[in-house]
Order: sequence, then C-alpha cells, then structure tokens
Amino acid sequence: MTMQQTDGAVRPAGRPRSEKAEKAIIEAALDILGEGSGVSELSIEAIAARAGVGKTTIYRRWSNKEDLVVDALASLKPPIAPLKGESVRDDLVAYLQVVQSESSHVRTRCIMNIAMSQSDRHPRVAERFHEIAIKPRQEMLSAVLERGMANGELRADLDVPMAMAILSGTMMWRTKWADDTLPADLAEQIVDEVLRGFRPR
Amino acid sequence: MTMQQTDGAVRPAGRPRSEKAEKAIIEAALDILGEGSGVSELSIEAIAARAGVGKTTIYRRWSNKEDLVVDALASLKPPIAPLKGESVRDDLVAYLQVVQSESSHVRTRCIMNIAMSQSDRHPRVAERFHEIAIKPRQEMLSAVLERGMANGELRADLDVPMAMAILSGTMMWRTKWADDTLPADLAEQIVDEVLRGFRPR
DNA sequence: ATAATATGAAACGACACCGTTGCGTATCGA
DNA sequence: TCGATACGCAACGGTGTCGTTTCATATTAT
Repeated sequence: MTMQQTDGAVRPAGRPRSEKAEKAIIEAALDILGEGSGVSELSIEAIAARAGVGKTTIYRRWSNKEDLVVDALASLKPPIAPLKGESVRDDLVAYLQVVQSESSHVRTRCIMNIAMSQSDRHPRVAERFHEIAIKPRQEMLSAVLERGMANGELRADLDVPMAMAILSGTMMWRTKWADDTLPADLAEQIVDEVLRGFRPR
Repeated sequence: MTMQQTDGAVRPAGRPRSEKAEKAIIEAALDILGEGSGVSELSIEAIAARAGVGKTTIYRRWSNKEDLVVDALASLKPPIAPLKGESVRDDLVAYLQVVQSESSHVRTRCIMNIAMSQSDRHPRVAERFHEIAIKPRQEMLSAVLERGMANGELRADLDVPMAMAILSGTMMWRTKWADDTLPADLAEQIVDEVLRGFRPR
C-alpha cells in the first residue's frame, strides 16, 4: 500500500479533466440558448465549435443533451436580489425591479422562454430550472408578504400564494407582451396598484 | 371576348387548387405545433406526411414555413367567449374561466408557448398571433372594465391597462407554473382577490 | 378532344447533426 | 521515463430535412 489519499475521491491517474473546458462548454451552451434556440435546436456541434472544444470532450462528460442543459441551467447564479429591509412596499418594489431588469437581458429572457415553453418536452430541465431560479425567489417573496401580515402592513387573511401570483404574473405579463417600452417605474406602479387590495381594510 | 365573369378573380383555367388539401395542410401544421414542436422543428415533410399531401402542394402555396404558420394561426377561430352581461365580477370570472379552460387544452397551450417563446425569432408569427388571439380579448376585457368604471362598480381612476395585466398575468402565472392541479374556482379566487383593489373606496 | 393547371409520389443532390473512432499531442501520477 | 488519461481535430457512416424536379394522373374550361 503505497498510495491513496484516504478521502473518497481517488485521483484516477492520468491527465485530469480541464476545468476550463467544462466552463467554456457550459458558457457556450447558455450563450446559444440565450440567442433563442430551443433545447432541440441546440446542437452539440455548435456548442463544441463555440466553446473551442472537441465534441469528444463534451460527450465524455455528458451522455445526452438534456443532462448538459440541466447542468448549464444549474450553473446560472440565481442572482437573488440581496436582502432588503424596510417596508413591505419597498421590498416588493425592489424585488420586481430586479425581475424587470433581468427581463431586459436577452439571455435571461430566452432562458425564461425555454423554461416556460419546453416544460412539456423536457420536464427534467424545467424541473431543475424551477428549483434553481423560481423557488428561491418565491420563498423570498412569500417571506416578505408574511412579514407584512405579521406586522400589520398587510391583511392578516391575505392569500399568500395568490398574492405572489398576482405580483409575479403581472410583471411577467407586462414584460412578455410589451407592445410599448416599459415605463421605468413599472415596479412601483404594479406594487402600488396591487397593494390596494392587500392592505388591511 | 367570350369569357370572364366580370368579377375580379378570373378563373385561371386548368384544375383548381384543392380546398381540401389546403385545410388538411393547415390542420396538420397546427396538429404538430400542438404536440409541442417549435416553429423551427416543424418540418414541411412532416406536415405533408400527416396531411396526406405531396410536398409540392405545400410549396406551391407557401414559399416559406413562416407564411404557412402565419396562415395556420390565422385560421384558429379565436373562440372569444360570447358576450356576457351582468356584473363586472361575473363577466371577469366568465372571461378568466375561458382562459383557464383553454390553458388545459394541449393544443392551445403549445400554441401559446409558440407565441410567447418564439416572438423574438419569428416576429411575424408573433405579431399575427397577437392580432388574432390577444388583441380581441384585450378589447373585450377593457370594455368590461370601462363599463364598470362608468357605472360605479369600479374606481373611476382605475388604470385599465394595469388592471388587465393583473388579471391576465395572474391567470397565466397560475396556469403556467402550476405545481399542483388548479382549483376549479380559480377564476373566482383571482377576481375576488383582485377586485378588492379595483372597487371604489 | 385539347390545353392548362393541380395532385400525390418518388427521387435528386445538398447540407447539418448525429454519435463514434482514430490520431498526434498534452498533462498528470508513479 | 512510462503508463494513463484528456485534449483538439478530423473523418467516418447514418439520418433527417431541405427545396427542386420529374412523372403519371386528375380535374377543369374552351
């Protein structure tokens, strides 16, 4: 017994996989998806070409395209807006402002599209996306609302899931079907209108 | 001058185009789109095969796929819920119920997906869809709201576009990201919650 | 009957990807 | 140094779709 490092992963000898290549592949995949391709139009060849990588290198790591996409989405930092603090209104406005600003980034838009429109065909991708990008935000949002219910800023009998759907859905509707350009104070507008019904009576 | 039928379209002699084939083509295209294909995955070959038609017949009528898709979407009867009548609340509930029930039809879902996710890549398709499926409904909705503002059921200073975004966006959010199955009275729930903020104070 | 056009079927060459393999080179541990 | 593994690259045969063309047949007006 001359070797091993006692911890689980025994280095398998030989040249280690390039961390750089892996990053480049994922980045390239996100890049292409961000240009509007659906998952099925996303070709391994195109990813390899853009990443400056051999197809071999991709196939060695992922056995199919879905797995790659899942990992790619997983690598998206869910740049959850950092914490906030003061009034419920201000928190909601800040939250929706993040959502709105993200929706103007082409890449974010397209990835939202994928998550939304391909959930039927690629359920694993959609599921993963939901867990990474949607769920943490929903939790953040519900925390704000519940805090408001506790301290009297909001009605005590507010239906939290419904309230979340109203806030998120309204912003999504506006950003998706934007005929015109969005007003800069869209988040304020939405929150102020919606909160009318959420406040204690 | 021995012929013509004085009305604009002079029959061009020879075998006329088959109306039946045209219907079959469009139906086949919608069918495939309804199974979840995006516009770019929709192949002419597949349409021809499903329609029981030669590719020739398709290419003779449409020079490209987008034109075909545009016509296909145009053929969708916008089954605008027939008129309604009584209170604003009941009208809104009825309207949202139609939206909800449509969202459960696979075909409608997929076509919504296309309209939403491919608006960047196929602007003409999205534009046409908007005109056919979205606009008439928006007008119907805004009519209901304005009636309510006029007769005092709603606040006189209600922001109508905002109110429409809240109603439609909330329903869309719920039908899109449905973790659970949708409650049967979802439309009522949404309307009752949202109207709290829309009523005169 | 005849001319004109449409139809479905089949085949064409071209291209883009597929997933795999072989090659020479690079980078690690022993 | 040497064996092992990963790398990028290029090529393989296979498949699916493209848009076009050819063909025999069908349907219409004159």
